[in-house]
Amino acid sequence: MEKDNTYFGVKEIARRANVSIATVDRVIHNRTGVSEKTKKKIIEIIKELDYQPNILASRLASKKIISLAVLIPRVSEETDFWEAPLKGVVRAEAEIRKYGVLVKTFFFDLNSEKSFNEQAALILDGHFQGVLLSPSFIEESRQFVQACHKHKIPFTFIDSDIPGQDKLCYIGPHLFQSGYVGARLLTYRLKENHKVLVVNISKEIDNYNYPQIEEGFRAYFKDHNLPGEIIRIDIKDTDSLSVTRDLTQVLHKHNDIEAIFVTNSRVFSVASFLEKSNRTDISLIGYDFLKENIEFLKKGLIDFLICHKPEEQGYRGLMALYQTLVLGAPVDKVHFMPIDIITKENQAFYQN
Amino acid sequence: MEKDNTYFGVKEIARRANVSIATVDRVIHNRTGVSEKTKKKIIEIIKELDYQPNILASRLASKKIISLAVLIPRVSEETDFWEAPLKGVVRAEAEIRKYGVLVKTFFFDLNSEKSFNEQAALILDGHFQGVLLSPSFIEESRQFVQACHKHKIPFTFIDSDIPGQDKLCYIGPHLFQSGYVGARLLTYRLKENHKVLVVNISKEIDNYNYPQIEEGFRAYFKDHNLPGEIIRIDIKDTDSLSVTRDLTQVLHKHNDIEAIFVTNSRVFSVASFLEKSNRTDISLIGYDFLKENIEFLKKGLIDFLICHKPEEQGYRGLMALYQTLVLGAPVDKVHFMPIDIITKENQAFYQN
DNA sequence: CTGAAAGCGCTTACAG
DNA sequence: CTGAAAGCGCTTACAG
Repeated sequence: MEKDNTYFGVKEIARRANVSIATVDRVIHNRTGVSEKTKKKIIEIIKELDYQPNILASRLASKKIISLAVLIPRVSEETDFWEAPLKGVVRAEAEIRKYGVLVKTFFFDLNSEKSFNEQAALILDGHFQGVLLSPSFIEESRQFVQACHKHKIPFTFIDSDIPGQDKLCYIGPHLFQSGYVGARLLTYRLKENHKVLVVNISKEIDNYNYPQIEEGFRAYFKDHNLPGEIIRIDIKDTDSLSVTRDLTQVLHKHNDIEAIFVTNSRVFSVASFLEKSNRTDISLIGYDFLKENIEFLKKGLIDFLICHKPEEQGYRGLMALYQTLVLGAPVDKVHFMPIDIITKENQAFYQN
Repeated sequence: MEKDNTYFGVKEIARRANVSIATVDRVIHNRTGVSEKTKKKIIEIIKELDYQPNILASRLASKKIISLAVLIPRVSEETDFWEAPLKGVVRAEAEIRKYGVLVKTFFFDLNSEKSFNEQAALILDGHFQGVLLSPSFIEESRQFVQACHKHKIPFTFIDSDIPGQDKLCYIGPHLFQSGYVGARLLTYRLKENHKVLVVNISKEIDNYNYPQIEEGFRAYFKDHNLPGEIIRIDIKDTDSLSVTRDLTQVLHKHNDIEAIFVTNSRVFSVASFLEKSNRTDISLIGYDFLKENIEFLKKGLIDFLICHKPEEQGYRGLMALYQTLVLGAPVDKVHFMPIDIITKENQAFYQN
């Protein structure tokens, strides 16, 4: 069983056009230095033969490296959520490095739009061929990817999506459905009055994630005609004192709240508050497989964690760029991550 | 920006071992004809250098073709569902042929376990390096893939899954959820008594798909505490006369049935029956984007079609084998297809 | 048991 | 504007 020889490559094109393969190569890559006449002839033959370049050979022969940029939040003291995607990025890089792909990671501060813009500008200056980013700041991200689009640099989103941009793909959760699942889980322990609290702890005001999660969350209650009330608060300062203050206030006002749903990974600060104020009667659900969260999960202060495989998001995001840029293979526009449910009982076996 | 030279290949291994690269190659591929001594030395160096073969180069240099087998049902007069996966297979083949991948498709008869076994035996004899199959017959498929497993031939399932086999991946619908969606859609037109009929038209008795879909279907009614009753019938003969006979009977016995859910693509034969017997008051839901089904969808006899991108299943199934065999890239164990909802209004834009 | 050499389909200086 | 030649990291006869 041998490869058949019905395949036509540059050699055959060169033969038919009566030129050298170097000239064929020039035409294929739209480089200058070919007379109009020969160029036209070669293009014709390429069409006639329906020539498909062998990307494997091209990559092997090329000395050019393909450089990719990654733009994600820096791991902060507040949350080490972004450790996981970074790990995935590093793993992907190790795999594709030998095919001439170089990855440079840029970090921005989740509390600073400015830092995002600065890093984005660096990427634009760096002449990268592909970008992986977390579009944490909507307006800033939009501007950045529009610049990418203008320079024909493919980009992929992870963790959250901004609809309507011409992205290569989005790899992350179906946020609405995730909120929906959250609501489902919350109802397990709901008793008579069905009064629940939705908490968003975040400095970022314009974040797509939160509204979509809350929407899904509310939709579940609505879909299932659950009685009761959904209170919600925004906690703009993420430090433990602010959280304590705001939660104390709302729980005082609504002393019949049965459950709390935290829309992001900062659920541990709520758990800490409940622990200190001895409110273990309140059930608690939140996001992400963080060390702090797992601790409270084990203690029984957090009932469920929902997780969207952040490491895999980083890994797949980069591999998607590799696939399209190096292998020329098609890539799904959207790749929704599973909505994993983690409990005290199964957390030990979870794969991020 | 050039590729760095920190990468060690066969050349460096050969240099360090004081042998030729041919000998290194022999060791890498576990071929005979190398003295134990040099073999040991080379293996040591490979480990030390953490040598990772360049699969691109390997594929390019190799004259061996990788041959893949596809085992799917033949397109029959009864249903042309399998046209779509086949189309996907053909498309994938065209893409990967130039990398030395050859695809051979084997067809079996959906009414004959024997034909499945015969084709499976041919594949086993054919020394293929990978297999894509629709495990339509559970026991037969199980035996076949166990033989594949024994010969270390990776295999992937499409359309339906058999849990617990050591498959490379499953690409197809989440059947339970699909039935769940079906039930949801069915309730749109449910009136007072909520009596519904579930119809399974199939000669295959042992099919994983049907029970899982029905389970999801029932789960929706249960989850939502819907009143009413779910009648179900199995129609073992797929010809139009048998369908007419069995449906007439059940609709006579239960004259207050409001809706019918058909668990596979044979919904057109139910639609045809309803049309002939003037029962347009009954709402109807079924599966798959077939020509016949679309006709009845347009006419309003079918309310919804659910579809799981069959062409993409064929395409992705083959590409998964390519990825693992040629590129050595990791593959998802499970890739659930979207549960697409097709109506009269949007069917024109549907992408299989 | 081992090695020299040709070649896979491209790309890339370099020379003219 | 064009071509000859070397090379990417492997594999494969072939010769010894």
